[in-house]
Amino acid sequence: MLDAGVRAFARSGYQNASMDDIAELAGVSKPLVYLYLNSKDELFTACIRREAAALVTAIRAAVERDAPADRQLWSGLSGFFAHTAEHPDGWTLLHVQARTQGRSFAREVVAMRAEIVEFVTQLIGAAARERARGGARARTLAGTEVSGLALALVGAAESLADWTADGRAGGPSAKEAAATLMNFAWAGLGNLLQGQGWSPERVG
Amino acid sequence: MLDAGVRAFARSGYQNASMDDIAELAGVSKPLVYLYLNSKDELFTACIRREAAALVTAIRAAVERDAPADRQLWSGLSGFFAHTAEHPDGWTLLHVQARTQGRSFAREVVAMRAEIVEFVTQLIGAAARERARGGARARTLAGTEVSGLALALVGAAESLADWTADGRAGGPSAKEAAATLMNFAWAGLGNLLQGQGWSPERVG
Amino acid sequence: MLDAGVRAFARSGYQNASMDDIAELAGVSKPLVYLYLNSKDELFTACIRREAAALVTAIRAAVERDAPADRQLWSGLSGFFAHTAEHPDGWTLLHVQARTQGRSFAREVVAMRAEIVEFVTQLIGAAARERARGGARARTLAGTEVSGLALALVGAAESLADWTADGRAGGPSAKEAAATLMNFAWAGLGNLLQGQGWSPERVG
Amino acid sequence: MLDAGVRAFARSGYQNASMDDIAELAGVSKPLVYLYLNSKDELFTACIRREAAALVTAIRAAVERDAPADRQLWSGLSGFFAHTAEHPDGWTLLHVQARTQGRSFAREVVAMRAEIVEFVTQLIGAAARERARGGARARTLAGTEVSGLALALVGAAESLADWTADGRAGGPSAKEAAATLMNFAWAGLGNLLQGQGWSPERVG
DNA sequence: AATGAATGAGACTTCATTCAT
DNA sequence: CATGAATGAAGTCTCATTCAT
Repeated sequence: MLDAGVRAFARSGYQNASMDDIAELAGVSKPLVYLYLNSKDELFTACIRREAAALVTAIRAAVERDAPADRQLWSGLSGFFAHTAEHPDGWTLLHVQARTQGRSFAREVVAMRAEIVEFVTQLIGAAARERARGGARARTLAGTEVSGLALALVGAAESLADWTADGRAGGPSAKEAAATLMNFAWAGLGNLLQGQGWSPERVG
Repeated sequence: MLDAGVRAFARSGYQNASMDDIAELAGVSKPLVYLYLNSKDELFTACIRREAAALVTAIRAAVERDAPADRQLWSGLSGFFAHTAEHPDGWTLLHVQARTQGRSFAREVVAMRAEIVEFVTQLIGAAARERARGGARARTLAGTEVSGLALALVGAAESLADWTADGRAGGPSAKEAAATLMNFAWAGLGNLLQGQGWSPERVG
Repeated sequence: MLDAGVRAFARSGYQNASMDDIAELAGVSKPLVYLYLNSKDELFTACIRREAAALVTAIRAAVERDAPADRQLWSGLSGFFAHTAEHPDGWTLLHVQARTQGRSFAREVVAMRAEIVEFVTQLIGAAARERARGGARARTLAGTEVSGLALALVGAAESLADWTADGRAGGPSAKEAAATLMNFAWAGLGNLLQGQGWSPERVG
Repeated sequence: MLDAGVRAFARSGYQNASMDDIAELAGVSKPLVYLYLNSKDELFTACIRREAAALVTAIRAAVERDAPADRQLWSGLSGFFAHTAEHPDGWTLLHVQARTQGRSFAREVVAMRAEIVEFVTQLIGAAARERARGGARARTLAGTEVSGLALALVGAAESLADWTADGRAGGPSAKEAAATLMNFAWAGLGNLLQGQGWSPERVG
């Protein structure tokens, strides 16, 4: 029954999806929806929570826990893209719909996103340590810098996820998207750790 | 009068912002709003168009046209972050609110975004040519690959923009954000063009 | 099971008392309620009837049948006040709730009330006869006059019953209330029968 | 527009009168009702307040201020019966419908009733003083006793008002009803003040 | 030109009521 | 027999939208 909610909310938005529509889509009557989930608010919240949990679970399951940091990141990204591609409505619900409807809903998603950002942040830290252990000199990154990088990475992933989940055929596979993103991000991180970051003065 | 619309829509969302609110916020009467902008739909569209145009204009003005590709990208990003930080409501309208309402609204934003992605894509192409001209061997990137990179970059920028525009004091300045993103992205692009991209097999 | 109905209806009113509440209060399941009493209407009616019958029975039992008219009236009133004080929910049901819900319910109560008014009317008649038999000259009262007196007496009793049944400690006992009412009413009746009634012209 | 509310509420009760009905009865559309009176609750409250104020005003205007106490009471009662007879719906609203809905409604009516009871109480006190001034020995009545008498008198009046306001032709005129009630009540009060009240022991 | 006043359509929510077990 | 599960119908309230002034 939440399936119907997710689908309806993802496609029409919170307001435009009427409880009638959802009930009909679920093949039950409206009062039944109210019996199980007490209001539109709670229904929406339940949908968000379920999809957020499913996404986080999928990512967790995909991460190769004891691998090097980059491999962990890559596997996590692959899991992320695979999940969003398989559940485009869930992804739309989280990424697009939940953010527009007042703080109380957005909070749920923000919490989930923070969890992911935190995970990425720790991977970046782990990468720095690995590099140091390998004998390379590694600059210590400031907290803001790391947060920024993690946020940028997550944002890039979300952007690509919109693409892969778009349903239109042209998009890349989950592994391709993950590889593109690693290409995009990992080298820059390495350079940064070596103190060779890009700067406006040293252009070219 | 559009100002009121932008503000109300950005803060409350399309549905929750009532025409009464907007008229009051604008200091005029409701029928006047209807006289100039014929419906809530058109008002919203007009708001989106204005903000989209303003953002694109700001970016265009910021780009240092005849500089090397990376410098162009950096200046454009700086302009982008500066604008979104100065117009957080406009940014919220475009990035958060406009995407949820049925396609007719989303189209406007999608078009603007496509324009920006296209610009970034061409910069990446220009970078490849510069590198080739400089004598370095440069692998030719596939179209999908370039699109993916551009999309990732734009997504990352959007994610950082949410951060800088958040209003909370802690965020970085526009130039810092732009630099972070260049650090993040440009080295990876360079490696990629040299054929040294990251791949799952060659980890570490 | 009617107990639950009486309680719920008296406290929440007909509409606000839901069948769920009543079933739960009675400790049975809702369909069982429908098995015995076919609808909310019939349940309400049954409650009213039971309480009305109980009240009338209590009054009947209290009346000292062969005593003089005033003593009969007094004992009846005492029984009335005692019963309403002991069954405040029943009294509320009859006096407050049943009258607000459409004619069909009110009729039940009206019928009961008419019965009581009729009883009082006859007592007044009996008092007149007693007085005549005692040798006093007794004016014959018109029908309307008697009806009015009986109605006034019953109304006064109801008003006092609300007071004694109020649950708040300060109220008088049943016997006190009955005595107050007799004081209030009986002397006036006596004067009236002697043709010495109050009239606007003969003030003071 | 309140007229429609009063009528609908008086005839159908608070719950059974739908806002649609009221709007139609008032000859306007439903949203207009909500524009002026914000909710069904407030509409009901407004109706009650208006009718209560009208009733109190009518009684105040009818009382002959400087007359002896009995004359004052009689004129007030006449005004009361005249008003309720002329505004039967208002009377029903106050007396029947307003008492059932959760305390917030009832409070309004209780307050009005308390005001009237207080007025009657003072008249009884005034009568005692007049009698004393006239040289007659007058027993002092206890507070509870006076309250009970006043309450009984008001209850009797209400009961008669239901009769005169009933619409059915047979009822008495306002002045007749007032006279009946004075007959009923005043002599009893006089006896009581002389210490000759009725008591169960001194029957006959 | 500008507005106060008004409405049609539709959304969420609640119950009395009934089957299938 | 007794019930858990389900629904049809109805009610309150809101808001984009339009006349008459």
